[in-house]
Amino acid sequence: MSKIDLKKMGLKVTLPRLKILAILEGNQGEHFSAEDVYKALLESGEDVGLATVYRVLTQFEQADILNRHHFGEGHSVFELNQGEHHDHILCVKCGEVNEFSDDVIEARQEAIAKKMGFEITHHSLYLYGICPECQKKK
Amino acid sequence: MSKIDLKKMGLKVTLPRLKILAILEGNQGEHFSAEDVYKALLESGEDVGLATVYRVLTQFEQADILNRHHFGEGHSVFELNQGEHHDHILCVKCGEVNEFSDDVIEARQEAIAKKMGFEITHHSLYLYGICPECQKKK
DNA sequence: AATAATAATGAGAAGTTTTTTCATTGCTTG
DNA sequence: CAAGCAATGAAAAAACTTCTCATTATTATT
Repeated sequence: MSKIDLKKMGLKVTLPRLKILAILEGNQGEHFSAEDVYKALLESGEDVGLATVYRVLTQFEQADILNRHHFGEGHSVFELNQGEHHDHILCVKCGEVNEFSDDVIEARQEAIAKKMGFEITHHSLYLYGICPECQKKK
Repeated sequence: MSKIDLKKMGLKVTLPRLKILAILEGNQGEHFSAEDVYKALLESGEDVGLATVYRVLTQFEQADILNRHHFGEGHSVFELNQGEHHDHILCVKCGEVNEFSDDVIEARQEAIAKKMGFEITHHSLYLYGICPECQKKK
């Protein structure tokens, strides 16, 4: 199934790509930096170069297999594209990432774009705050 | 007036800081990268180091004089904090940046955070799309 | 105004993240 | 299974930002 995706996108089915896909599919819902993926590969004994990881992640993003996020830590993170869109809420203390989606906000964004004459291609919404756990610890 | 701000924040009133403030105040509504500010300084004949620009921009951000944004171009951009909050809508073709604000979205964000038990500290919302001008050119 | 204390600066080195280059290797299609 | 071409790894380089440290400027106090 993964194989089919890659071929359709004009990407050859190579070991590095399959290994990277496996890591992401085995940790759905988590967010990986390129470095994270690289380390995970090393830990499972795979010999893949960091440059390849960057290349493949970018290709997967373009192929709509992954979504790229900028959480503001100075590097990109990626997650499997699971079909339905969602936004993120992050804890500034512990770094925990939660997902949410809200139809009212989505609709409102469309309305705003329309009013301003824009054709929306995508958007990014991040809420930053202190999670319940970290509030207790205070 | 600018002088007062700086002193209040425990920042000495230095030439580099005043020059940087002047550039930002002279171009309200525009978004500057550190490099942009640096170039603007050079063009007006000021001899300020790039390291100082980065330092000062960060200090101004902490002093709430500036807001920092990550538009996804790989570097931070800054704008004067003009009091009332707004979000941004960007053209992916020409890079134009427009502002908007929407009370419904703001309220919804608060509601979502509350429901998830988060105390919100800040948020970032960027809409990306094709602006009216670029749609015509297509 | 001069001074002492301290913060700020500029230049360059260094740190991070990401991209590029290029010789080699590996897929894939016929 | 061979030819053609894409993909890879390693290292260099690029892009952005921070740090170090000797020097200079600002400030509060004489």
